[in-house]
Amino acid sequence: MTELDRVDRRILNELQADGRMTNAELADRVGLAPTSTSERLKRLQKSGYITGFSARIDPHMVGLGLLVFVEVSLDKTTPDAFDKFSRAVRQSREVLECHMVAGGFDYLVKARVTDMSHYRTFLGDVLLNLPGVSETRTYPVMEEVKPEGPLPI
Amino acid sequence: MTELDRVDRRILNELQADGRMTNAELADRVGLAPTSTSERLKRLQKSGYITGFSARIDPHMVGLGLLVFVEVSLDKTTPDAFDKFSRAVRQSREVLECHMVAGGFDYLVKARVTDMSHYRTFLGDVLLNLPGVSETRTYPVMEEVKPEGPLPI
DNA sequence: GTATTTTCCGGATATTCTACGGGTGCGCTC
DNA sequence: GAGCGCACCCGTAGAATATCCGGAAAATAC
Repeated sequence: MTELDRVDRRILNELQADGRMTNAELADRVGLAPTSTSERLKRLQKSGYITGFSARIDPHMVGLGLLVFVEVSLDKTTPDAFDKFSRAVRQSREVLECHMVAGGFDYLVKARVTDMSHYRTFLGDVLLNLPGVSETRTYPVMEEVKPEGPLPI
Repeated sequence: MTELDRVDRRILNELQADGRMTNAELADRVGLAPTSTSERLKRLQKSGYITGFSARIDPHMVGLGLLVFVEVSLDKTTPDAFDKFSRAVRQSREVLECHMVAGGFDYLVKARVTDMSHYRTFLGDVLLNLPGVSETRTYPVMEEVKPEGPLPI
C-alpha cells in the first residue's frame, strides 16, 4: 500500500469517531459502495494503519477518578535500571501510558487510580520499589481540559 | 443502573481490547446468550459507562511520528487566560490531550506532530501566541514505552 | 407465600457481512 | 492503436448477524 487518498482518510476519521459503525453506514458516509468500503477497511487494517478498535470508557464511572502524571528520574549508574523500569511499568495496570522523554527527567508516566490513598500505595509499591528510581514528581490532574482527541488525519 | 457485576466488567474489558467484536462473539466470551449480551451492552452505553468506540490508528503510519509533552505556565494576572487557553487547546488538532494539573505548572499538553519543525510552528502559532502564557517546557518523546493501555476494570 | 422486578433466553424478521463475478478506466508494452 | 495487467469500483446471493418480541426463570419486595 503506497499512500492514503481522500477516501482512506475519511474512513480513518469516521472510525476514530465511531469505531463500531456498521460497514453499510461507513459506506454511506464516505460515498462508496459497501463492498468497496469493506475492501478498503480490510486493507487499512492489514497494512497497519488501523491497529485495532476499542471502547471508550468513562474513567469516573468505573471508579478511576484520579488521573496522575509522574515524572521519573533514574539513577544512571544502576545496571538494568531502564530495562527493569520499562518492564514494571508495562505490567502495571494503573499505568496507562509511559514515555521516555528528552529533557529534565527520564520517564513520564500517566496513571489512573481511584483516589489519593490509592495513588500513595501505587507510588510506594510500584514506582519507588524499583531499583534505580532516584526521583519522582507527581502532578495530580485537577481538570481534564481535553480528555482524549483523535489523531489529526 | 446501580453497579457493575462480573459480566459487565467482562464486557467492558473485552470491548476495550476489541471494540468491533460482533455481539455474537462477545456473547460467547462473556458466557451469555447474544440477546442478553446485547441488552447489557446497550445499558452500559445508555448509562454512560461506555462513551463510544474508536479505531486505534498507528500515528507513525499517518505521518505523526513525534509525540511531545509540553508543560505550560500561565500568568495569573492576565484576565481570561485560563479560559482562552482552554478554548484554544480544545480547537487545536495537534493537541491530543490537555490537563490542568496541581504542582509546578498549570497545564500539561500532549501533542502529536510530524517532526520538530512542525512542532516549532505549532509552538509559535498556538501556544506562545496565546495571551497569558508565561512559560513552556517541552519534552519530546524518545521512546513510547507503553503507548496506550486499557483502563484497569 | 405472592407479587413485582430483573435477568435471561429462544424464535422470527430485518439488517448486515462477505465472497464472487463482472465492469470500467488507466498505464504499459509491443 | 491493440492487447494486456492492474487497481478500483459495483451489484448480487447466501451466510452470518442484529434486533424485536414474548415468555420462562430467578431474584427481590412486601
